[in-house]
Amino acid sequence: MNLKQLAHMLALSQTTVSRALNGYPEVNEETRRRVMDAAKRHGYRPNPSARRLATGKTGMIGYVLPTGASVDIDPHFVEFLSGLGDYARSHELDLVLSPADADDQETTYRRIVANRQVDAVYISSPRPADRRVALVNTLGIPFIVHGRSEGFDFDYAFTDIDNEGAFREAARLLIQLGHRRLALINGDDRETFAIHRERGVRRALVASGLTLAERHVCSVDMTEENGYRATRRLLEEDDAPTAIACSSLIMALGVVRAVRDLGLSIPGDVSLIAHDDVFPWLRPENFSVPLSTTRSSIRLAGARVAERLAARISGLEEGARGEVWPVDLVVRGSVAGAPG
Amino acid sequence: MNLKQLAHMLALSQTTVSRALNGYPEVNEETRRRVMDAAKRHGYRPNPSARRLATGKTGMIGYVLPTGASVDIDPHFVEFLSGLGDYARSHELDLVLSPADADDQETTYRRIVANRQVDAVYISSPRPADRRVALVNTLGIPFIVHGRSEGFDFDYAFTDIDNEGAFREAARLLIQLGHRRLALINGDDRETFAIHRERGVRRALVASGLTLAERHVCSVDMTEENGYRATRRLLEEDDAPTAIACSSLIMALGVVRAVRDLGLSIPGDVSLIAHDDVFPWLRPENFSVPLSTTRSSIRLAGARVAERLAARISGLEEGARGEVWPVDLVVRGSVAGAPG
DNA sequence: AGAGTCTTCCAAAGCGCTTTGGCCTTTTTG
DNA sequence: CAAAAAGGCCAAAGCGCTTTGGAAGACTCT
Repeated sequence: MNLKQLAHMLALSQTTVSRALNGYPEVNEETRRRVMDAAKRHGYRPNPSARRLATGKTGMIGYVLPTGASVDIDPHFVEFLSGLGDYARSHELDLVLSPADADDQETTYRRIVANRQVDAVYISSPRPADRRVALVNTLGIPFIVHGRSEGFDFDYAFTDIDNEGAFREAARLLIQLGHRRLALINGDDRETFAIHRERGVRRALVASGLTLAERHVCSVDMTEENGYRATRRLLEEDDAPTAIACSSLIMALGVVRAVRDLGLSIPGDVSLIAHDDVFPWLRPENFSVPLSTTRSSIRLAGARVAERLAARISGLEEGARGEVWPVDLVVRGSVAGAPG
Repeated sequence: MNLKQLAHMLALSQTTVSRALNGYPEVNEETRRRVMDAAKRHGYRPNPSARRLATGKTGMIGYVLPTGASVDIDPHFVEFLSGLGDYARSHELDLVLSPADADDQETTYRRIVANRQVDAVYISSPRPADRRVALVNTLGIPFIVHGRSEGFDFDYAFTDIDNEGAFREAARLLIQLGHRRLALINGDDRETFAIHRERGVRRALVASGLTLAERHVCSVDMTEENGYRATRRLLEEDDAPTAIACSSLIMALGVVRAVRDLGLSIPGDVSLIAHDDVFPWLRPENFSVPLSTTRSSIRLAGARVAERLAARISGLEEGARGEVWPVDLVVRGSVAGAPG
């Protein structure tokens, strides 16, 4: 059932039927009702390919997925996706993932924009002066950055969490508990979120006349194994830190294992606070010693990004508004006063 | 730059240019070269929307993503996606995720097929007599099932691993080590993979004149917490099992924690084998006691599914061929002879 | 009553591609 | 050497929708 048939069946022109269906004003309400009714009854659904060709609108949002044999997709992605999908569903939006060589995403961005394959895109895990952000900005497609980039001569729309504030508060708590030597086990420090977290810890220390020793900050891919290795290295040196801030729950698993392997205990010998993106399958309260966390649901962020993308597509949202969400500090058993 | 312009510039008809570009035989090789050359030089890329409207081909594969506030996307998904994306990239295929109400995916399948939004779809985590499989089969769109469904009067194409064999071998090893009371901490037993795994354990036991007690098999969502709970329940009863097979590494984290909480040890008091889908961020050799596993890379499966979908789209693969991959049994420190 | 203004609808022109059916040439064949 | 076949190209008709530019009729003003 296509428009032509429907129009013929109603003894109307395609124009009128199209307009009636799309809510244009220049059609009699009575006629519109008839059309709507017939459309529903016959299960008419406009062919998206045709509509696309005519309007350029696709009803899809895009994400360029970096791939490659040695490229691992972050497990956070799936949670973000849950939120995004949940919102997108209610608005009949689909998400298209365009796989790209991790080292050459630009080609793919250009392709999806040139081909008008999607109405908007989002960018995640941005770095300072991220080229993707600059690119989509000049390409002129609506976009939202999940996280923040920095160092541009233009503004852009983003949704981020207050990573700096979160880690500042976490560090401050540890300092208040008497800790003087803090360590940070961070994610890839080329990414903005990691930079912000480090800054948060640094500022809290500086505010108390302390410093974050270079050798006490690790920047690694967020795997269990890396959490373990970093912790061993930290705790085996002289002047080992008495408290650790850690950028992910997965790494925290490794931290806990390392502490135990060294015959030490949490929080007796070392206090631990980790960032929790809220996974359904791994919860901080279920660690052998319940984990204190800075908590922010990445799923909610996904939903919010979808919401903003939808708003931009439909023209409801404009401008370069960035929003920064506060992060909860949840104190559980893994922190205590500094030993000794 | 569109076809018309390119044709005009070459003083050829659109027909000829189109045919030259698409490798049709009825065009002079010399002409074809000229066309190809000009196309490359001017960066001509056919508009996919237009091609789509004309041919019905989209260059996209689809996946219906169950969503909802209480629906969690499996973290395995992201690894599968890595493999799928990696293959798709090299073949200029995009993946479209269509979010659907988890309880009504049918509508979405019908929509994407009716609208010809994708050339093929894949289905994951199938259950016996899965309605999605029956549906896409009747809808007539090319598809591959990742995993297996059962109980249809038709055959279909799938790629699965030998879950039964894997768990049979795992159980057999444990039995050989003298274990008599095995337990299985399984995933959702409405899904085929879980059914197969349980069957594997059962068969191994039966082959040795033993049985799998009903109270020794748990079927739960694969979270750390559920692994913990199941293990506590199992080990706190009289006649507690001395060996556990576990369907996921994430649950195994909970198993390990529970064993430790009870003051027991692996493998001294209880042996453990888990299934490993091969995550980059959590590896069995890094458990406090290195974990024995049944191992099969879900990422490879993703790449294979993409490959088969591509083959089906281009007509290279036909028929209902199912393939079942063998699973490695990797023995590490978490298994030992039965205590006592 | 005639001019101007709405209201409501329509025919037709795109959007950019593929594909059908045919028309010239040139080559092969009996 | 005429007839048939093959090679190489083109004009035009879709694919199914949106949107432009009217046009016919009903209404309002002065």
